[in-house]
Amino acid sequence: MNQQGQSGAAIEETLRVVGDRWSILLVRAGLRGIRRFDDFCDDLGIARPVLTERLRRLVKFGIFERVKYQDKPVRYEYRLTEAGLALSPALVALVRWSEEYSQEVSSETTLVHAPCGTELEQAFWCRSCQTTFGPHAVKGVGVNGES
Amino acid sequence: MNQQGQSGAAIEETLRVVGDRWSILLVRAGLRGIRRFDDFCDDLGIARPVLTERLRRLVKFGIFERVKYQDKPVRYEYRLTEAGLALSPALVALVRWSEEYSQEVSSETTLVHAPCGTELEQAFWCRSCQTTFGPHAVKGVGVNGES
DNA sequence: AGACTGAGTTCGAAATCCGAACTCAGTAGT
DNA sequence: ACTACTGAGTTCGGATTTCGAACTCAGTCT
Repeated sequence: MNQQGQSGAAIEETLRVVGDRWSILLVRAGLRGIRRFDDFCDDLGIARPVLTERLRRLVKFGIFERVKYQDKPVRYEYRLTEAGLALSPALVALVRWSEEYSQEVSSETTLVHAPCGTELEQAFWCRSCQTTFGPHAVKGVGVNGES
Repeated sequence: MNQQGQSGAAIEETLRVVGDRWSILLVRAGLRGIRRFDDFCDDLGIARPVLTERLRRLVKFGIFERVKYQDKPVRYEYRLTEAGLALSPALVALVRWSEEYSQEVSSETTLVHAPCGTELEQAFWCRSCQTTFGPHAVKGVGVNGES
C-alpha cells in the first residue's frame, strides 16, 4: 500500500489517532479548559454519539483521561494527559498556517539552502519555547540529509 | 456553537481544509515528491474517486496546483504550492508527537538546536529537488555548525 | 411530585468512503 | 491496422460513518 520510511509510518500512526475531523478540535477544546461532555458538545457542535466514540478512542490512545469528579451522581470529565498536551505544537503550527495562508496568500518568503545552493523552506520547533517558526522566520541555516 | 478567539477560528479554518483523513497525507506525499494521480493512489492506497475529490479541493484552497506537464496526451500533475509547503511545520510536529508518545513506532531521532541548546525539530524543503528532509534525515548531521 | 442535570445511548436518514470496472486520448509494438 | 498499454480520471453499488433528535438513567433541587 505504501512503503514510505519511518517518518511516513509515524505520521500515519498519528493520523490514525487524531486524523479525523474532530479529534484535534477536541484536544484544542481541552487545552482551552473544557472537560465535560456537554461542554465539548456545545462548544464544538459535535454530535453526541460521535463525541462519545471519539472521547473513548482518545482515552484509549492516552490523549485524554476519564476522571471521576463527583460521587453523588457519579460524573466523569475528560482531561488532557501529557501526551495530549504534547499535541499543542501541532495545533500551533496549524494555527500559524491558517493565519498566514488562509485567505490572502501573500508572503515573499525566500530562503537559501547553502549546501545545494537553492531556495528552501524550513520549519523549526523549539521544545523549550513550545513554539514553531514558520519558514519565513528562519534564515541562513544550512543542513542537509537524504530522504 | 463555539465562540473561541481568533486562534480557534483559525484552526477550524485550517481543519476545514486539511482536516480529513487524507489531505495531510496527500501533502506529505507531495513533500516526498509525488505528483501524479496514480502515484498518489498507489502510495497512499486512497480510493480513486476520493483522491479526485480531495485533490480538487486542495487545489481550490491553494495547497496544490494542477500543472500540465505534457501535451500530446494532455496530462496534469499536482504540485504543492507555497501554502502547501508551509504545512510542513505541522507535519513535523505530528511526526514528532508520534515518535514520542506513540507506543508502536520508536525512532531515536533526537535533534539539538544549537542556539538555544534544546531539542528541536526541523523540516527542510528544497525547491529544486521538490523534497523535504524529515528529522530522521537531519539527524546526526553535525554540519549545522553548532556546538 | 415535578423539573432539572449531566453523561451518555438509540434511532433512522443522509453523507462519505470503498474497490472494481469502465472511459477516453494518445503512444508503442508487431 | 490491430492490439496492448498509459495516465487521469468517472461510474457503479455496497459498506461505513456521521448526523440531529429524542430517549435513558441516577440523583438533586424546590
